[in-house]
Amino acid sequence: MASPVNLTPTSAIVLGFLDLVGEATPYDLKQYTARTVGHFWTFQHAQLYTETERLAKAGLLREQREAAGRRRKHYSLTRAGKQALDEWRKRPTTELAELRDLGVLQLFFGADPRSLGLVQAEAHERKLAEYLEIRKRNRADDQRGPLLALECGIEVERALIRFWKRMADSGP
Amino acid sequence: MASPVNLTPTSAIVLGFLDLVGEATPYDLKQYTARTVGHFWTFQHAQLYTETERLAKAGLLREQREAAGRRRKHYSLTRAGKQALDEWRKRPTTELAELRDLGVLQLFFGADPRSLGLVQAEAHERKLAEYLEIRKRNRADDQRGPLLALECGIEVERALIRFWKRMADSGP
DNA sequence: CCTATCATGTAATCCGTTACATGATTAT
DNA sequence: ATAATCATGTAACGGATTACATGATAGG
Repeated sequence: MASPVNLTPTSAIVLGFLDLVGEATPYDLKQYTARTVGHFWTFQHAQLYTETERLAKAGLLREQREAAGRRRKHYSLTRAGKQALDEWRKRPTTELAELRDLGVLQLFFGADPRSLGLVQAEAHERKLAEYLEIRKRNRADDQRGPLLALECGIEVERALIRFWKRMADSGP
Repeated sequence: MASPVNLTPTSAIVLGFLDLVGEATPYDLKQYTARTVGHFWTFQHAQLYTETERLAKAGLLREQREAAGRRRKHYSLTRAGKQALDEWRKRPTTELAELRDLGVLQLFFGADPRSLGLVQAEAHERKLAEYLEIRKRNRADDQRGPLLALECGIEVERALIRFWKRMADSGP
């Protein structure tokens, strides 16, 4: 009944949110992620449909489809799902993030640092502003994890702004 | 004859290197990338085989297979390939890098900041050391782009080290 | 009421990874 | 010579993106 599955980061995101909110439709998940992890880990909404289905098939999610009306699919963690999540959470990754920055790639292959620096610095400033805004709205009863992730984002954005500004100001 | 393709970042990497070195086998490309862009943008060697084939089919690369012996495939840019690369290079991305950091994701979903911080800080320190080493070996006639990309990597690693150290030292 | 936008889902395609496989070289 | 490792390549699979499509809701 439960076919084996390997947990991709996307899987963890789905499991993680279902753990937080108890039950959700793929569309709900899309909303949650867009406002949170979506800042540093995006995907198309379609993926949330396929991913939930995949995890359900693997026995990690329970699926209940509305009998009438929109016939939405509601998902929640099974015991196996909760366990898989806990294990994933417990094993700290040594894996490093890859920068995978298109801008840096362009720079690497000879794009003009100044024009690139200009647009990148500006884009990152906007992102930083967004983060700071989110942090300001934060309330005492918020989860700790998301806040910490936000701090990371802020730190990295600041580094990138410094870098791209240097590029923008560099001599010809 | 030249079927259309869309240029993924991987494509740009292949085109970019072929532009630098003139001609290469997929295996050569693997070597080049591993020591350079590979630091912030990795892929399996198999992908360089499929990607070169794909680009050749699209008319962006010329493919010459050795007639005898190992029958290696040698690739070089066609005029169309060179042009595609130039255009890619000329249009500065406004697209932002996504962090896509597994560690941050774990943090987000409630992993223990201290244990995670420990291993992550250490891993990033190693990476930074590697970068600094590379920078030290740099010679006057090196390309500019790769150096600048390296600077970016250094800046970001430093930010991440600061962040993860804070996590490691945080109270329970 | 009609249109635009939001909500919800499926299907097809494509890129990237994993797995497999074999031909050369080097080291012992 | 033989084993081990490097070099080179293909095939299969799976996950992610793109495209498509339709049902609801809200704004005019």
